[in-house]
Amino acid sequence: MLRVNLPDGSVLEYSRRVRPSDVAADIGPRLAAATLAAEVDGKIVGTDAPLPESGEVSLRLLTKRDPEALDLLRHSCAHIMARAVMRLFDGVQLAFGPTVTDGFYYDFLLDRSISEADFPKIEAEMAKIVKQDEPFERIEEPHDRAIELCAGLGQALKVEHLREGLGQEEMVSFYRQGEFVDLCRGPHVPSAGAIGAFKLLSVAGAYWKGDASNQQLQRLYGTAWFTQKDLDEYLKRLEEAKRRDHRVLGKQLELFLIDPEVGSGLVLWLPKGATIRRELERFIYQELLKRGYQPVYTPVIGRVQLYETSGHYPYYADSQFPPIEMADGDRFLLRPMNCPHHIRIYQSKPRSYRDLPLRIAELGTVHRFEQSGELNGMTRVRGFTQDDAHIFCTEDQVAEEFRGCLDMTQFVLKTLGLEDYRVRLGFRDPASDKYVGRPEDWDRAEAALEQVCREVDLPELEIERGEAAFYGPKADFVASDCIGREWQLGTVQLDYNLPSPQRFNLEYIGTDNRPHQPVMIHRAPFGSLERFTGMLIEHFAGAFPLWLAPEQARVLVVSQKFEDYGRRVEQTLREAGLRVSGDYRPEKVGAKIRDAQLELIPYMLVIGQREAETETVSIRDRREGDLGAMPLAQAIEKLQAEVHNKTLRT
RNA sequence: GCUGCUGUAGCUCAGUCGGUAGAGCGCGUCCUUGGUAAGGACGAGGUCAUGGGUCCGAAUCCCAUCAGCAGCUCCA
Repeated sequence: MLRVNLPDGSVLEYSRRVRPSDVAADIGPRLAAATLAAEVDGKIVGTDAPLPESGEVSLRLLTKRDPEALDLLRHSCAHIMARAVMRLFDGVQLAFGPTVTDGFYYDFLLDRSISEADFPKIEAEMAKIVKQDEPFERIEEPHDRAIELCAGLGQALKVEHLREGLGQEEMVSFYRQGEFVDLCRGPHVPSAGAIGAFKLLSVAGAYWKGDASNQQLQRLYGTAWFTQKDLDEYLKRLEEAKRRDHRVLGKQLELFLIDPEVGSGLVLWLPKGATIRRELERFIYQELLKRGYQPVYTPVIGRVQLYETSGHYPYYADSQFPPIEMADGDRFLLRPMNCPHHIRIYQSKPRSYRDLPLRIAELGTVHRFEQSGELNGMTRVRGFTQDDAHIFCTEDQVAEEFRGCLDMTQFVLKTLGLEDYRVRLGFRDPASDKYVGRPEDWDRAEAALEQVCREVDLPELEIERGEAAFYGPKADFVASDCIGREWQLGTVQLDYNLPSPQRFNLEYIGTDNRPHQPVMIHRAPFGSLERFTGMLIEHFAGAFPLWLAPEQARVLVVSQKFEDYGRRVEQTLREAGLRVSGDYRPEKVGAKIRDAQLELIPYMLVIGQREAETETVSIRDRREGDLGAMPLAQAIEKLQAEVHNKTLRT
C-alpha cells in the first residue's frame, strides 16, 4: 500500500505500482495532459518514473507553471537538437548536453564545422521533431550493457564517460525518442510536443571535459520556452541587456576607448570616464585613511628576481609581458602585481610587533598579458589599476584585520548600491600541485578565513575548491555583468607563504624580543578600477549618481538672449565645486533637453527671461522632469547635498 | 591560445549577380531666438581594417595578418 500526499493536503492510496502520470490521470484528464514532470519527496522525476510500491511519498505534479519544468523542457530540447544534428550530419559523436541559465547546449564531435548558417536547417529539423511529438522513453541498463550499447552506436565519448565518469554505477539510464538514443540521467518532459518555442543562439568550441589539452568539440547553444511569447520576451531582454553593456555605453557616453594602435586590452580613459574614476579614487582614499592605511607610491616595473622570489614569475610566465633585458644583463618585469614592492617597503627597516598591523596601500597599476580570447572591454584587460593594499599583521590580528577588509569591501559596494553579488571562498584543491607552502599553513589560513566569513553577514557564501590563489585562500566578491557573465570584483586574500623563509622571509620582533613571521593580507575592495568601472556603467546603465556623474548639471538657455545670465549661473556652480556645462546653441529648448537627456545628465537648469530677472533657475531632473524654479543658491545647496551624501538615484 | 562569426563616413547600419559607395544621426555654415525629449536650408566627410592573390575589373571571391563579438580554456 502506497500513500501519496499531494500539496493540497489530500491523500491518495494505491495498492498497485503507479507512476506520477497515473496519479495525475486519477486526479483529472486536464491535469494529466498538462503534467510535465513530478517532484517526489523533493526530487524531480519524469511522469513515468515508478513510485515506490509501499510506504508514503509526497508528490507534486509539475506543469508549465513550475520553473522546474522549464529546466526539463530545455534539457529535452537539447536532446531534440542533438537528434536533428545527427540526422543532418554524418559521424556525429555526442558529448554532454545540459541546461544552463535560460537555455541549454549540446557538445558534438564531428568532422565538419557547424556555423550559424546551418542554424535554419537544424531548427527546421527540430521543428519537425517537435511536431511529431514522440514520447521520451526511459531505459535502464546495467553498466556493461550500456557500454556495449554506446559502442554499438559509435558513441566513443559516451563509452569513455561510462568507463571513467560513471565507472561506479551499476545501472545507468538512457532516453530514447524514435531513432535517437542518448545516455542521460534525465528526467525529461513526456514528449517533444511540450516545447512551445525554441531557438539556436550560437556555436562555439568547447573542450572535452573542460580540459584544454583535450580535443575541441562544437558546442551549440539554444534556448527553449513554453510559448513563443516567452521566447520573444527573452530575446527582447537580451536586446535590452545589450543596451546597458559597458562597451556600448562607454563609446556612446565617451567614457573610455580601447585603441588597437595603442594595443588591445589597454584602456584609454576619456575625460568623462576619468572623472568617474577620479571620484572613485577620492572615495577610496578617504576610506583608506579613515581605516588606518598608509598610502605609498611605487613604480610599475621591478627586477625579475623580485618576482622569482615571490613565485609569480615562474608561475605565470605565460601570462606576463616578457622581461625587459638591459645591456648589462639586468632584467626588469612590468609588474603583474604590487605585493613585492610593498613587501620591500615592509622590509626597509626592522619591524616590531608595535608596528603591526601595518597597512600599506596604493592604487597600483599592473600589467598582465591576458590571452587574446579573454580580453573583454574594461572587464578583462592587459593593464589595470588595483585599489591594492597589503596588511602585515601578527597571527593574533588576522581575524580582526580580515574582518576589517570584508567590512570595507561591503561598505564600498553598498555605497554604490551594488547589492547583487555573491562571495566565493576560494580554497586550494588538495589534489593539485599548483599551490606553494605547507599544507598545515593552508589549513590554518582556510580555517581562519572561513570562520571570519561565517561571522560576518555575507550574501551567498560558497566554498569553491581550486579557486585559491597559489599562495593562499581568498574571499572574492563576484558580480554578474549585463549578459550574465560573472566577474571577480573585490577580493581579500590570506597569505602565509610570501612572508615565509622560502619566499621573502618577513620578520617582526615580538614581545619576547625574538623574530616572528607576520601574516599578510592582500585586499582590493574594487578589485581593478577598470573592471569595477565597467560593472558600474552596466549597473547604472550609464546614469550615474550625482557624485559620480561626469557632467552633473547643464545650463540650458531658452534663447541666446540669456547667455550672460547662463554663463554666470554656470560659473557660480563651478565655483561651488559642481561639474557643469552650458548649452548656448541656437536651438530650441526642447532639443537641448533631449540632448541632455540622451547624455544622461542628472540635472538641467533651464534659464530664460523669468529666471534671469529673479536670480533663479528652473531645475529639471533627468528622471523626474521639471521641478520648477528655485533661487540659484538653493539649487546649488540641493546639488551639493546630493553629492555629499552620495545619494543613489533609483 | 582554441572554435565560430564580424570588420563600409565620427556613430548606427544598407550596399542585389564582381562593374569604382549610400542612408539616418552627428559635424560645419547660414536662416530662425524659442519655455521642458528632435525648427529649417545648404555643405563637408570613405585607402570599404591591413597586406597579398584570382579576375579585363574586387567593398563583394580566396589566403594571411590585425582587431572586435560569442563560447571554451586561463585569471596572481
